[in-house]
Amino acid sequence: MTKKKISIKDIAKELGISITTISFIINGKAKEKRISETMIKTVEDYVAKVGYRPNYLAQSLRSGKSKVIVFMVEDISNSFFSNIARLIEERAYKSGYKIIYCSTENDADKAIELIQTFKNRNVDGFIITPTLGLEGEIKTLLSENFAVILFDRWIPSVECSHVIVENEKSCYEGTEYLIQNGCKRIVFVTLESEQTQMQDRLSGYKSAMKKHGLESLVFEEPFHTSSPDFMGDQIIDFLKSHEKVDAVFFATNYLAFEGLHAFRKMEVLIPEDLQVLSFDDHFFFGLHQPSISAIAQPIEQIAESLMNGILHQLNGVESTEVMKIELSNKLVKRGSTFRTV
Amino acid sequence: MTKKKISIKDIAKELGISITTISFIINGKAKEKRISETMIKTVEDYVAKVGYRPNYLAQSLRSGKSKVIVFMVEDISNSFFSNIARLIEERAYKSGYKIIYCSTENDADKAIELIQTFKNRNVDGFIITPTLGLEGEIKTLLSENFAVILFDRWIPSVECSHVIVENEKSCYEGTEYLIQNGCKRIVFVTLESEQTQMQDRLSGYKSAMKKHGLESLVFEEPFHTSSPDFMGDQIIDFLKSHEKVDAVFFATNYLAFEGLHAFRKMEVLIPEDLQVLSFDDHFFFGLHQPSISAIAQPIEQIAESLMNGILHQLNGVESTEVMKIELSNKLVKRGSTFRTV
DNA sequence: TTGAAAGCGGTACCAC
DNA sequence: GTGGTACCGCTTTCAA
Repeated sequence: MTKKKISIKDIAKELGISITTISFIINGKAKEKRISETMIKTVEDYVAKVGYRPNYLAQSLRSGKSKVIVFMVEDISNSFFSNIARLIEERAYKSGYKIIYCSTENDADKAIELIQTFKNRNVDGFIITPTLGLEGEIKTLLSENFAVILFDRWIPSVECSHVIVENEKSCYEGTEYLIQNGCKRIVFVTLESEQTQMQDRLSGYKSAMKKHGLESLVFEEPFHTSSPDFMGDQIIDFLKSHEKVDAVFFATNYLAFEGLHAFRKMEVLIPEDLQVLSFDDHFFFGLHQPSISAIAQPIEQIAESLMNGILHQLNGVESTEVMKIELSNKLVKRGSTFRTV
Repeated sequence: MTKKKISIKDIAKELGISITTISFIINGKAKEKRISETMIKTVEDYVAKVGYRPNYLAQSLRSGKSKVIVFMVEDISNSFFSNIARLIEERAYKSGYKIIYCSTENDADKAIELIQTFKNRNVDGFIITPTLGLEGEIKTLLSENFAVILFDRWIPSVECSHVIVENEKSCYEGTEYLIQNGCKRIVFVTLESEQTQMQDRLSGYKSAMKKHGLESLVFEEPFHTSSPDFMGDQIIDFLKSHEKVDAVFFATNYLAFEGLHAFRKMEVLIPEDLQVLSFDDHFFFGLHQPSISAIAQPIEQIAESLMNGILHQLNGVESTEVMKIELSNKLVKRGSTFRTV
């Protein structure tokens, strides 16, 4: 709009008043400070006319607040995270907060580095999917009174607010659903990961299998797969080397994509030869031929809980209570699973 | 780590030296300023010991630079954008820059608001997929010497660096490919949008059709579709109300997803009854049954060109030259298109 | 009701 | 080789 940056000083000089007065008016403290109506109007008009905007840096340097929340996830290009990101951004916006995204790539060093960086930028709060080894950093954050809320997974040893889903319960139910469909030999495909959400999913599967007196068949993909095909090949080997498998239950949707790719190569007939179920629904599952059954996480609710939680911490005065939220998932039944008995 | 924030002053006091010296050492100007080795070592050790990190806000308030680049796209949850985001983040990181993402949702007001906000945070550069109506804002940015680079689309009336792809050429070739496959009645499904990339794609299609003496059949989806099904139904109507259509060419992948969904409902046989081609490849196209042919944009090259361009502007002294880059796409032939003649 | 001035935590110019 | 100190632009006492 205008040419050069205009500061509060310029306005003061131009209007012949002090910067203090302007600051009060801009920050809505005019009434409180009993500034005259005339003065208020003069300043407001001028501010609007020149399109003045206070410099955020200076503001937050002085106030220690920045109205910025960091949204730190494992991988922002993962649709689960980017969808939540969008919802959060929207709500944050309404409350006058900005969101800064970043991806940790599950690398604790990178995560720590990012947290340090953002602390130095005076961000007010953090929404984090913690990587392993972030425990100390989170504790520090908490002790420094930053607003922090974890999601997707959490850290048992740290008393920190979090929003997660019923991983264990849903996987238990999902497994039981496959069993009810007549499957006996069910393979659970997961990542070799100690993250709580992965462990809980695995454990839900195992409990269900055990309860029904079935043998657990777990395929763990090493965390860093160089190529997507790699896992595809491995799972083919796994299936071939095991007695006929009735169903495969994937612990995340991207594992399912790799698996489906592999099944394509093997020319397996779904669901006739193999039933397929995946954790974490994805719109492609509805488009896939056949459509793939999945356990859908309540994206909107997660986003809402996160924002409520963090805003609560941000506004709340010394509300030390830790907020632990666990949301329910929904089993979406589609073509890849069906009752044979 | 430590308890309270430690500032350069604390270090000065503790070590009994001036903050100036410390500042020099921290900023690698020790040699230049001929600070003694002993002093350097003392300071560096102490800094490492207490884990001191300069406050970025203060730094950038003073220097006017922030080492931050804004990556402003239409929708960060769109995989095309989020994939580029990741690549860019990686490269930026190596050059000591941080990336801040945000989505405009194609809303010029929101975009302007965001740009204003970031200007006030002293960001150094902007990577933008411009919405319509952003012309003035971009011009201002340029005149204020911010580093700016547009991508995906551009603004003809503004002399601004940009990285785009050969939309017209690729769509011309894609259309011709369908024609060579024996298709005559080819529908081009696009958005009702004046954005350059959409216009160019449409125009490529039209030229090809015209050259081969075929009639252009264009279906334009109104920009804001309330539900994904909406367009699906509309395209079914469109196809039904037209003489037998041989092929559908989608201008973006999400349009293709909607379309494929509709074709599913119609029980159309692909490619026998209908050949399908889409602009902007997506990993799901390879998984779909049948796999979907697509025009793949060179993601890595785009990301690389963007970073090169912006870093060039950031480092370059008065390099007023505008950088216009147009990259080539690749036609990926899959099961949804095949030669019938 | 308004204004002066002291910071916030650095950087950079200029002395010593 | 080091140190003093005037800013950067704003918020926030405290005085007037």
